[in-house]
Amino acid sequence: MAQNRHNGLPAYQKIQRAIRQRIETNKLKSGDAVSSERELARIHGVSLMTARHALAGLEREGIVERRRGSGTFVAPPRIHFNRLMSYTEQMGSRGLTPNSKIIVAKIIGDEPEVAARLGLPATSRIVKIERVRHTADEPFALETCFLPADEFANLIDAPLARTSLFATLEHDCNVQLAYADEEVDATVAEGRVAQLLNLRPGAPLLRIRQVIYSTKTKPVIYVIGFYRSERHSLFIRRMR
Amino acid sequence: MAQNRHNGLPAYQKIQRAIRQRIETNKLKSGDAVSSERELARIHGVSLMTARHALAGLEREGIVERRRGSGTFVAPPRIHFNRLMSYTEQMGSRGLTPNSKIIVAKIIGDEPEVAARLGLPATSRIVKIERVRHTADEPFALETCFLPADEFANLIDAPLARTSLFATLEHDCNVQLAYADEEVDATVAEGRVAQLLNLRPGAPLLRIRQVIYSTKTKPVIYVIGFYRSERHSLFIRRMR
DNA sequence: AAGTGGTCTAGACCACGGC
DNA sequence: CCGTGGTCTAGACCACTTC
Repeated sequence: MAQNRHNGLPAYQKIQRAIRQRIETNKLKSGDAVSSERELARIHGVSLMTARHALAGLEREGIVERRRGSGTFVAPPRIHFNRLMSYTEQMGSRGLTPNSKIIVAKIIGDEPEVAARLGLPATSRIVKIERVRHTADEPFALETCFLPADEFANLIDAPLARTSLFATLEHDCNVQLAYADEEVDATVAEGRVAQLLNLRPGAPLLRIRQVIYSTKTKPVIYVIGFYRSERHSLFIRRMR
Repeated sequence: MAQNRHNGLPAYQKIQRAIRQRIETNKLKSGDAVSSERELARIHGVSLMTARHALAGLEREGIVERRRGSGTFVAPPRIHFNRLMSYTEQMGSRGLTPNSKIIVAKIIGDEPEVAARLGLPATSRIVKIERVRHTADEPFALETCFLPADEFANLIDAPLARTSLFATLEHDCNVQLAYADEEVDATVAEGRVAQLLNLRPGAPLLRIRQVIYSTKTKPVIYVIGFYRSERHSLFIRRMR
């Protein structure tokens, strides 16, 4: 019997979706027992191996925990470490309202080093968006994003003071962001950067340069950020 | 038929071990095709599902890649991002010889903030080891480690100028390190730190404070490190 | 067309946990 | 003891890739 003659989704995925849904709608809470393999097999009219496959997949995702001899249980909510998040998302997850001021939004064509980071020819046209990030009227970061103008020229008119660049890319430009490689070092505030961040020259700044890749392993954004050290620190979890 | 009556290891793990071995001994290189499910089933005298299970496990570990309709192939060598590594290990992985000078190695008892980070009572006795890290005679980092003296008092006599603290802990003290939470920010060199790192006051420094946990989710080491910014930057990969 | 991985069945025995 | 997950069988059909 074909698994997807009925509606186009494998049986094990239908089972997973059903369980995920029960968790998302709080019918199942962290620590609760999920139906056993045998129950699921009976309920969904599949064989034991198929029910197993469904649970194994959910376990790999960290959604459930399986304990031999005991059962399958909803895993405690995951703590997200080292997740690629936009400023908007980070602030949102702390219950703060993000705030940005656009300093520059234009197309440039003479930044060979930036072009190289994006994997483009040296004189490529590039969208440059420079924003000062605020919380409660105090500036705390200066972020400059660069994107290939060929694909994203329309971004210079996007309402980025209010909406997230990530959200705009993922929803309006049909780009799925996958991961970012960051290079972090320390520097001191000088000149224009000091002025925009309202800092005295010589104040320590965290500098983060990141290349953000799409799911197609293609560089999409290059960001240089300067973060006021007394207002911002970076958290990382490293695994052995 | 019992899977482990023969020798105590499930069949799928034996298959995995066999494949891993062929990769480690370079009989199979990156990109090479691994025996197909059907071949493995025949060779090892198991059913198709069991061979499948073996390959699925190796795929989850990132050791092989499976391509429908095409076959199973040895995955490209993994790049380790965000791995908890000691200075010695980091230098070694770049083909450099590590070099340290011990500045302080003693037991202290009046560092309530450090004690708190280690999850200890405020006046606990704590091992303090301060080291300057060199490469080619140029100092580039000052690292201060703190460990509970109850368990690790013997470390003050360990030959840490030459051997790795991680290695000593894992081999001699029977402690398995699991992960670390790091807090990164920027600061400037001052006073004693500037002097030890041979920097002018006001030079930017990367400061990394990390709590390293054992596999028992117990804090084992608290480290404060100052890194010369022009000699060191931090790489992180963030996933979406 | 031949071969590969992906899904699935309808059973089986084992090892473990809790009662 | 009974229910749980862990391993396993000997097949099957499908979707896909390669030739």
